[in-house]
Amino acid sequence: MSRNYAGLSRERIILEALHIIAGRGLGGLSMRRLGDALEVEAMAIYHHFPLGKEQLFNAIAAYVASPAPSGTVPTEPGEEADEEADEESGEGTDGRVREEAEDTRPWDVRLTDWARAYRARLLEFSGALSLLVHRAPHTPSAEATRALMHRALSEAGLSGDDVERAADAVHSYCVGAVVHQVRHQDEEGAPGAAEAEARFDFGLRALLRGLSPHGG
Amino acid sequence: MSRNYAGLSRERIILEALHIIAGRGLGGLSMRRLGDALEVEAMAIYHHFPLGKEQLFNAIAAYVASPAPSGTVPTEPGEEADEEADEESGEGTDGRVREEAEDTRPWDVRLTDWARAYRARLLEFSGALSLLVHRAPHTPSAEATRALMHRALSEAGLSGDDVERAADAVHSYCVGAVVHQVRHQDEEGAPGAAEAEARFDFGLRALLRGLSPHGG
DNA sequence: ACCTGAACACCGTTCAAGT
DNA sequence: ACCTGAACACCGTTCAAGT
Repeated sequence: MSRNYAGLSRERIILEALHIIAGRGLGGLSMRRLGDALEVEAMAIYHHFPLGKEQLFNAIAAYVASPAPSGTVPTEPGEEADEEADEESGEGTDGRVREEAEDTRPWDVRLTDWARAYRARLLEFSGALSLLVHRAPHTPSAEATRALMHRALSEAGLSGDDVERAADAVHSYCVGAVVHQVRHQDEEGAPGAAEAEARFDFGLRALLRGLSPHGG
Repeated sequence: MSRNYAGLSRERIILEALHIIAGRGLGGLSMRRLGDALEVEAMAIYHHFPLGKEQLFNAIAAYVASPAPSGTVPTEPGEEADEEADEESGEGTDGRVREEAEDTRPWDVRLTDWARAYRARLLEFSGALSLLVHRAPHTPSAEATRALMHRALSEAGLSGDDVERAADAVHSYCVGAVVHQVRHQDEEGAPGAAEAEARFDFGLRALLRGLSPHGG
């Protein structure tokens, strides 16, 4: 079959892996199967992920946890960052997230917006959800989330340690809600997508109300 | 080596599996390694879990998710229940959990108590946490939790669909908080055990306050 | 009923080699 | 730089056999 210029890239590999995971579950993802899907020998993957499957898992986790513009593959934290630039869509190479138009909506609206988007992202890649249990990828979007949370919760009237505690609570609730939904989704009396979303909003509203010092 | 009366049992297998998971992670658990630890050929395990590793995983998940008295191994839901009795400590064979002394403390205290115990259990077996993402074991203790939640939240003033929604929110928060802690526990500025517990309580208090119709 | 031992298909990964 | 192909150690599981 001669030489195969498959045009492999980290992104193509991650996307294909996610596709396999969606279809056959996390346990159904093998390097050999992934190679087949990419029309490449399994060993070719190791050129892009030299540390093997574990590194691929980290990359998948970072991708899933980053509600970044589609097509953007975050770099992992745990490895040498001595590669060439690799920037694809010029989304800020100065280390800071590009300044966007100031969001002037109330803090709870901004937080609710973020929470819904985060939930949607996790739900979209729910097959890879368990990868996130032992991995907290250190992505730019994670940093942006931190900032957003901090601003919103300060605005809500929190200060000192309470800000970070509240941010943790919101974060915890979001991933917990998705885990809870995924856990029970194949059961008899499992709620449909609409009701699941309503429950998410209900709990989120309650949490934000309880978090706010002046009673919501 | 002649005959080996290893005295294998589902419980011994589960406990040993949990031990391996604690030491080497979920990926480090193999049937062969588990067999070694039990001083038995790996294939012997299949006599107690005929459906293989997947069934073992289900059993582990059920064990972890059930804050039952130590030594009680719940039976799985997805398989034929035609085995002989197997009851070990007579904790109610009539299908109902044994009636305990009525807990007369306020609803939020009862809920907080439950949440802390649940959190502690998940934290104790955090290596197996990802097994719970796609598994919701249908154990007696899960049923008991449902009842406890329902009573407490009704007492809090909730009614109708809100009761179940609130119960979901509390449940979600608990597993989410543990996942969040486990995810970040190997990071630089990770909070210690005491601070992690304080954060958990902080978020839980806020959630319960926000859930309660009359403002906590 | 409970456990062994050999066998099979599949897996992750290494390493030397091709272009 | 990018991919192949053979090889190695390990894996889950089946199946016939032992007691």
